[in-house]
Parts: sequence; C-alpha cells; structure tokens
Amino acid sequence: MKKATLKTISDESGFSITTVSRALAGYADVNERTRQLIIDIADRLGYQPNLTARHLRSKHTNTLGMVIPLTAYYSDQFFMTLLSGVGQQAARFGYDLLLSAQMRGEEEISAYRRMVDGSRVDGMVLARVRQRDARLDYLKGSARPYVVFGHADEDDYPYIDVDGKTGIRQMVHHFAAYGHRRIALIAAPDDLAFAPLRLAGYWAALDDLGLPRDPRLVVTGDLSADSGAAAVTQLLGQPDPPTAILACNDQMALGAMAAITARGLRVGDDVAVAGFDDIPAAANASPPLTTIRQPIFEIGQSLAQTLIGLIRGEAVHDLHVLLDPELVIRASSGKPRAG
Amino acid sequence: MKKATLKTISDESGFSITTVSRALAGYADVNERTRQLIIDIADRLGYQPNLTARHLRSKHTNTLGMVIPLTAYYSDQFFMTLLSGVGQQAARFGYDLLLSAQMRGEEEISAYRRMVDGSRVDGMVLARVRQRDARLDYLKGSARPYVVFGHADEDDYPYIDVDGKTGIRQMVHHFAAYGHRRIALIAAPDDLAFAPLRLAGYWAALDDLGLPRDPRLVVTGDLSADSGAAAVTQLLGQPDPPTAILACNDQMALGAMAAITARGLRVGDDVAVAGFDDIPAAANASPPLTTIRQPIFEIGQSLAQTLIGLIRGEAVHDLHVLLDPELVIRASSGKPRAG
DNA sequence: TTGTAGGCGTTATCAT
DNA sequence: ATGATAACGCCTACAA
Repeated sequence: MKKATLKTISDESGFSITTVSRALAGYADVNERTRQLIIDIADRLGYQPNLTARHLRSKHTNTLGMVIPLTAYYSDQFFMTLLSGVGQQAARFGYDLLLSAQMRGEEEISAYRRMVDGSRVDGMVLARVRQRDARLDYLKGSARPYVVFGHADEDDYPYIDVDGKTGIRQMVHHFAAYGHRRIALIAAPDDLAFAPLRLAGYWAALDDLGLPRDPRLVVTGDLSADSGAAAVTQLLGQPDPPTAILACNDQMALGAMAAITARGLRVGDDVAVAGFDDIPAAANASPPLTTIRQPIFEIGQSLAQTLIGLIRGEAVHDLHVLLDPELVIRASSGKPRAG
Repeated sequence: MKKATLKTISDESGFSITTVSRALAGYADVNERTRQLIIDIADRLGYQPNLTARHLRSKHTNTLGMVIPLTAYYSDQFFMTLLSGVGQQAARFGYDLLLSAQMRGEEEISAYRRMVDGSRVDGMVLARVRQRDARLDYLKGSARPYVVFGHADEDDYPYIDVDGKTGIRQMVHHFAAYGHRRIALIAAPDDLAFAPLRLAGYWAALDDLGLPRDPRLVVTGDLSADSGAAAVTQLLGQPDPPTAILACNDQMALGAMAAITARGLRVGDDVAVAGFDDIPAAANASPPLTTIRQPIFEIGQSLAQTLIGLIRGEAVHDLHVLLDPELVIRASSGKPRAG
C-alpha cells in the first residue's frame, strides 16, 4: 500500500484536492458531512501530510537548527546539557531540532548555509560565540532569526550570557579570602568571545586586591581536560608556584585536579582549584569542584523560547540577557588557610 | 536582495533552468564555458539550493531521525552519550540528525509519523526498546529503514545490544566471589525489553551459586536516581538485609549510593554496589562505581553506520549484534570480605 | 549542447 | 460549499 496523499483521499471521496486540504485543515467553509467523510477516509488510510511539501509551500518548518562541534561529545557535557534545554523547550512549542555536527572551518559555515539558505530551519541557535565570528557574520546577513549563547562587550545581537568577568573576579576574591596570594588562571583560547572578558575579570580582581600581575600565572588551555592537566604541569613546575588555580571551564579544572592528584598533592588542601560552568560532573568530582555556575540547561530553554518568539514575530523584550554569576563553593577550593 | 534560485540564475545567465541545474550538478552534457559562466553567477549570488524543494523532488533528505524522551536530559547521560555517537558518525557520512523530544504515549508515536510518513528523514534510530513496543510496530509497518539499540530474546529487527543477561550474571558472581550471599537487585521497569533479560541473569546466577531466590531482594525502580535511593530504603529496612546491591542502570546505582551514605553506611565497605551502563558519572562517583560497561558512544556510531548502510541499500551484514559485557570493577563493590 | 514540460504534495487565490 | 488553477523550487525524461 503506497502512502496516502491528498490526491488519494480526493479520488477516494470524490471531492477535489482543495476541499480535502481544507477539510483536514479545519477551515470553516466546508460542509460538516463532507468534512466527516474526508476525515474518516484520512484516518482509514493513515494519512500523514508530507511535511517536506508543506514546508516548501508554506516557507516554514517548525524546526530550530544547531551546529555543534564535531568534537563536542560525551567528553563535553556543556553542549549536551545545552542541547537538552533547547530541545526540551522547543518540543514544548511544537518545534523539532535539526542538528549537524561539524568541524570548525569551511564545513561549519556550509552547514549553516544548508540549514538557513537551504530553508531547512526557521531559526538558529549559536553557542560558544567567537570573536569576529564568521558564523555570526553569516547569520547577521541572513534573514533568519537567531539567538546566541555568549557575547562580547559591544555586541548587539540577541544573546544570553553569564557575566563571566564578574564571576571570575568574585572567585579570585574567594581565593584571596581563603588566604591565597599566588592565584593562577587557566585561560581559554583567545578567539572565544568570553576569553578576554574572563581574563579581564582576573586582572581586575588582582588590582582590587593589590596583588601583582604575574604573566607566568596565566596559562592558556583549549577547554579540554588534557589541556587543564598540561597547564598544571607548567604552573606547578615553576619556582614560587601558585597555591590556587582557577580554570575558565570545568573540563580544564577537572583535568587540573587529576594532574594535581597525580603529582601526589591534595586538591583543596595543597592546591585549591575552581572551574567555570558547573557541569554535572563538577558536583560528582572528588573532591567536589568549586565553580562558577552557568545554568546551561535553563539558558538552553531560554534561548529556544526567545528564538521561537522571534520566529513568530512576537515582541520580544530582553534580547540581551546578562545573568549574574553564582559562585558554588565546594571542597576543591579548600578551607581558609593559616597565615 | 531576495534569495537566489535556479530561476534567478537562469534569468541572469540567459540559459534555461534545466541547463543551470545540470551545470551546477556537474552533468557532463554541458558546455564548459556555459558551466563556468553559470558557476560564476551562482557564486556571485551566493546560490544555495533550497533543500526542501530538493527533498520533495528526490525523496530523500540525508537526515536521520531520533525521538528521545522529553525527560531524558542532562540527568540522563545515557541518551546524551548515545546521541553524540549517532550524530558524530552521521556527520561523517554527510547526514544530519533530526531530533524530537516527546513524552511517551500518543505524542511519541505521532512524532514518529511526522518524521517517517512526513518524509522528513531517511531512517530512524530507536533506543531503549520496550516489550510490545508500539514504536517498533510502527516502524516495521513503514517502508523506512531503522535500527534499534536493545533487543528482546526472539527479536529479528536490526539491532545492537550488550548481552545484559550475561553481564548481570557475571556481576552477581563477582559479588559472590567477594563473599556476599545476600545480593539484591534493583530491577528495571517490566516493559523495557532488557528488564526480563537482566532479571533472568540474576536468577541464573543465584542458581549457579546455589543461593536461594528471595523475592524480597528484588525491588523494581524506574531508572532514576531517586528510585534507586528509594529501593535502598526498602532493601536495608528489612530484617537480614542484603550486603550487596546490583542496580540495572548507573543512575539508580548512584542514587542507591547516595542513600546508603545518607544512612551513615560506607559504600564498598558496609554495602557493595554495582550498576549497569558505565556512564561518564560512574567513574567520577565517590567511591567510583563498579559497573557493567555498555560502550554507548561506540554503539551510537555503529547504529548510525548500519542505518546509513541500509538507507543506501548496501548489503549490511551483522544486523544483529550482541556485544559481550565488560565488567568494570571499581571501589564501590568493595574488597573480598572475611568469612 | 540546450530547452520544454511535467510532477513531487501541499496551500492559497479566485471563481462558481 | 466546492473546484480549477497556480505556485513553492527542484529534478529529469524527452525533444530539438
């Protein structure tokens, strides 16, 4: 049995395709008996509209698009959590999610082009925005709505972000309050939009505290756990090593903790550690990881909701949301130190 | 500037839509000068084919579909990890992923219908198959290829699964080898396909060992951490409580560990615990969780690869893959006991 | 080598 | 209340 279309029902019922279409769509100008007849036939045939055809005609797809890094896998709970939030809220509004995993570069942009110019989605979610971001330039030039997780100082596209500068600044103060004076930063790659903001928060805190700006205490990682471990090797290998290490994301912090433990030192005791994000693994780490919380799941929900508002042409306020950071103090940052 | 279509390029170049289409598609029967001209114009206009139209015409979408539980969020690393594997491998073959988060029931089936009968995807991935699974019945009746994570004993659809019966059986033997004789099972909901298999493994192990089948040692949970904790309350509240608890998934095992700790007992010492899955959180738990590993990410990759093979009509062997279970012994199952 | 014509399945416009 | 017709953008016989 072939798939039923409007034509099948039209033939079966004797009514025109037009009438069948309108009966099924619930238009008022259809005789009730006619409608019932048509609905019965449709049910009997298991009719399901061809959504591709509908999308072609109607110009919208009830689908949100997202391109995620080809490397963002179970190692990267950040993206998975975000995805969950976006997908959950999208579903609530009747939207599906079209995902494409791509490596950074040419392929990535063409994935955007396929989704947007290819008319496969009604809007895009862009996460982990970069400085001078080609994806963003593309989206700005397109007519489709989009929302962004992250921002740079002067940006004016629709975004949600956590105030990372303030967050880092507060965490450095937390370390200082515990008696630390040699506080290191494992920074994020320069090209990420949040990298300079978080670095600025670090410098600002040192200034607040009257601590010297020591460039040897700043090591840049690539957000992976391995790079966090490598940073620890470098930091603790130098004379006058730091007693506290603040990583710009939790993955690196967890890697740092592992490296510290491997050196025979105790996290929270010999060296204090903190991260940024509060991914699920942070609370489960041992010792549990002190971190700056980003409500990633909720941000995902918010992004989806805002995006759908934009798609529907509703008046969306709060196009620029900057959330206050929330410090989550756990055991990895230790206890106040003597002296 | 409106979006460029074949017609735009046709008007611009003076050639017919047909010729433009063929030039861009790389057909041989197009004059090279003509092709160059057309390609230049297409580039200049930033032409991107409307994929919706192409899909309508060509009947395939280069997209895999997956419906995930609306509740499967960051709390459920199982689905996120699986999704990662599927998405990563799909991308490698040029496929995207269409996701729909749905609650179980009517909505769930209609999400399948929209994807499959609605011609939005070329094939489906079904995870966590159930007994007498309506989704599976639907897929069997459809003409689309699909692959399944999980199986029941007599099933003959394309699947990949880990041999849970053997896995549970071996883990019970592991507990017994450590000196336990009161070994409890936190079972999975009956309607999941793997539930009776794992339960059978438990009974089989008891028989192997000459231990009595005590129904009070089997409590059924709903796969959530909370239900694992509740099971512990019930198990440890009875006279002659178990000294070892085996949960049918890691989430429940982690919940069980938390409940044991909350009672003032030490996991691995007073009560041994093990789980099933080896989700990322298992290794990070404290103490680290002994478990039966499912290579979820790799299974996701395999599922995608098999599915794409089926879609392309290639001869796919190994349509029924049953992986050997791998016991991952960590600290939560404790040490051999005296006596 | 290029063009004409038809159709994929749907929805919208305009008559009747 | 119903139907004929066109159009969305693309692909592909078939003709020229």
